[in-house]
Amino acid sequence: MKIVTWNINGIKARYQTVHDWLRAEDAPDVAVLQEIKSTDDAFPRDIVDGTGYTLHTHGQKGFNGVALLSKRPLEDVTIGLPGDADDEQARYIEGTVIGDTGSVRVCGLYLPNGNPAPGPKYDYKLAWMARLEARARALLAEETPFLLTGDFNVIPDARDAKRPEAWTKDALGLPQTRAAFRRLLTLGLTEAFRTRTAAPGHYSFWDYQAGAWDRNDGIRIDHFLLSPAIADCMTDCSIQADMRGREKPSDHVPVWLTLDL
DNA sequence: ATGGTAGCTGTGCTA
Repeated sequence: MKIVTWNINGIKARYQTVHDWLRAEDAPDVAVLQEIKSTDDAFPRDIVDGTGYTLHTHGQKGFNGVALLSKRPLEDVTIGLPGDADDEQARYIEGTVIGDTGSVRVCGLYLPNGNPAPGPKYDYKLAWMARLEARARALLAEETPFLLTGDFNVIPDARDAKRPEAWTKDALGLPQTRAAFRRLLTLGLTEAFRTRTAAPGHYSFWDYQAGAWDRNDGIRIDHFLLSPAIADCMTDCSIQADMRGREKPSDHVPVWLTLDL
């Protein structure tokens, strides 16, 4: 089973790119998208016509928004991260995907950017991460096989940035941000890409500005965190970096996870 | 210190 996460930076701007990508020979079984920047009503649902994907969106006007697409049976889709009834930002969706030998709860997330830090936006980011940790604890407690994936807006360590020193005071790289991310790992979750690739220099985001792609001035902020049972059936995790060099790209590229499931 | 780019239904905000 192939699962992919991708921050598309706007479904309207990326319609044709995503349309064609879903019809590629190696299209994923499950696609977890962030920053659809669309309401549910305005989302062009014909993007999956004839593909076999079922599509669920959790959108809002102008910003944020996540989507979950699956060619496998998809059950019990829920939206919103528990823990704050007043949170109106569309950043979280869950669904259970049925595989050949078992199922996996796929938790798709668009974690707040948090800049400028310090400030209310950074407070919101840290509070959101605490809610995510609580959700992970609950899933572990009920022994549900699951994975957290999406745009975490977290640079885990120095290997994950071309210029690590440029991010030490940024909300994506502050010590408090990294500590909150590490708390997820110490629960017993596996960071899929880092487990398979120890070397630095692998990125999932390059800013549109200042020729970041041409200089490979990137950061790795799109991740898969796997519960123990799912980590046991991982066979691959890779970054589709070439997508950043194509016509009219998103500033993020897809990250792939392959499971024997 | 600044500004560089993209995507939103915008005249600034978010990233």
